[in-house]
Amino acid sequence: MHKYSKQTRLLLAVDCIILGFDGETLKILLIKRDFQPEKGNWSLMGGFVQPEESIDQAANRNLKQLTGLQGVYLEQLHTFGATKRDPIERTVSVTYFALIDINKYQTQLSQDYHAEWFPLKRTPKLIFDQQEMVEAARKQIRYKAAMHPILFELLPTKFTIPQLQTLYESVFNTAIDKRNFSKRVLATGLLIKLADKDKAGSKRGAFYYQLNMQNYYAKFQAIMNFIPNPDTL
Amino acid sequence: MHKYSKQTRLLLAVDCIILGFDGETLKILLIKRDFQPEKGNWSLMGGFVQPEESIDQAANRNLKQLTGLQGVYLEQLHTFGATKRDPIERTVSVTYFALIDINKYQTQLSQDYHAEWFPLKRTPKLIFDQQEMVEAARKQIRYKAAMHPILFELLPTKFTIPQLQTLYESVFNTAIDKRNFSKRVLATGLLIKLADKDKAGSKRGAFYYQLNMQNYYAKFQAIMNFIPNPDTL
DNA sequence: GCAAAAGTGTTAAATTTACACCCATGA
DNA sequence: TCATGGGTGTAAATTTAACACTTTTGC
Repeated sequence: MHKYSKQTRLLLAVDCIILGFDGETLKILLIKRDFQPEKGNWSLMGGFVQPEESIDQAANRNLKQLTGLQGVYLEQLHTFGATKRDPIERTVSVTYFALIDINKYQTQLSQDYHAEWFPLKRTPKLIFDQQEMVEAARKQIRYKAAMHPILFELLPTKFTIPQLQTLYESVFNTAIDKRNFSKRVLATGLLIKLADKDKAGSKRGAFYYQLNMQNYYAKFQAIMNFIPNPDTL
Repeated sequence: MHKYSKQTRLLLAVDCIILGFDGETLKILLIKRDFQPEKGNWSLMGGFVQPEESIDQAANRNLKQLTGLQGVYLEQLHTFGATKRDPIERTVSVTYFALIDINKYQTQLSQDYHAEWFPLKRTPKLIFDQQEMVEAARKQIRYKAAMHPILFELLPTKFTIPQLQTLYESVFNTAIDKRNFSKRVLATGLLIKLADKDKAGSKRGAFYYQLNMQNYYAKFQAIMNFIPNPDTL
């Protein structure tokens, strides 16, 4: 017995929803599609799964191709399998969402793809059912970040508490009291205070912190309340 | 342009992790696989995705084939895509997990598959990477049930609070104070008290409740604390 | 010296936990 | 009558929410 001979085989693709944070706004990295159909339109980075790679590998490969980054936060999101989602030929797409430090993103690598960052809230029209994919990612990042410390993946190694707060406020589209926020965050034991300050944001400067990686990995799966009233998920 | 001509096509399957509750234990429905490879071994219900059906439809079809049930809680879980997970031929599998009222499950339908319920905690050895799939489902049901009222899907239309509590205790493998539990559950506004009692569990009998469907759908996405200390997820 | 952002502490309110007794009934 | 599971309330502890002033420093 060598094959499941009577079964139909399908195209399988991965699509990556790549999110970054520029200090103000949560952004998504899109490319200009360079082949038909929908050539020239904005699209997620993605491509077909190759015969000798797993789907996780395919997602990582695509992410690296576009951003030059490896080892970043990448999580399988959902698989889209409507029969007509690709008008050319039936293609099932496994979506992944990636959180990257936007500063590490290397422009030159992406020149080939004409990639651009867009505010997640003002994403241009996307091809096929990709709008739906982005919507799923938006929900998932909120859902997960309300309970797990994933948003640190969007920041550089050194970051300040005001930066972190802006990030949370941007993801949840809400204002958070800074006194309560810093208490809450510091109480997790996830942060290590550094000696130097970031003077970019203010004259006085804000202390840098970095993640306590030990605690970070240990507590990653634990449920933490980072958001006051996480009802609007 | 008619096809993505240079790409390789793959087999795509769905596998269903079907969970039920018999009043004591959380159980999983497995079948005896009736074709090679691994013929005669325990397996999840599943099958190949057909060309004219979506993957959601494929999952629903499989679920109906085995249980006779339609319209039950069915949620896409994860897609497994390692290259060698099926030794015969590369097959990517999209897993779904289903929660059903075990009483509605129709035995005669499943005779063809030699289906059997097993305690989720004592699942027999499964084929391929299905052990991993079941593990993912176990995690997901806890994760989701800690915050969303999905466990009602496992109960009949009429159920008692002690039954509900046993279910939660069984899923989370923990003892819950019955006073606090009933307060918590009743506070959600999800339950309607009925006039009659279930006399099966005790001499005194316990009042039946049913879901307030209006509130159930409205609050389904909201985050609720059903479990005292949801740390062990 | 002043504008602009950083940093910090207390009090009230709400939520969560712990805990024990009476009730109804079939055997 | 008694054994079994059903049903309920209160007080303490914890957690969360609300809120305002001082510090630093570049201009």
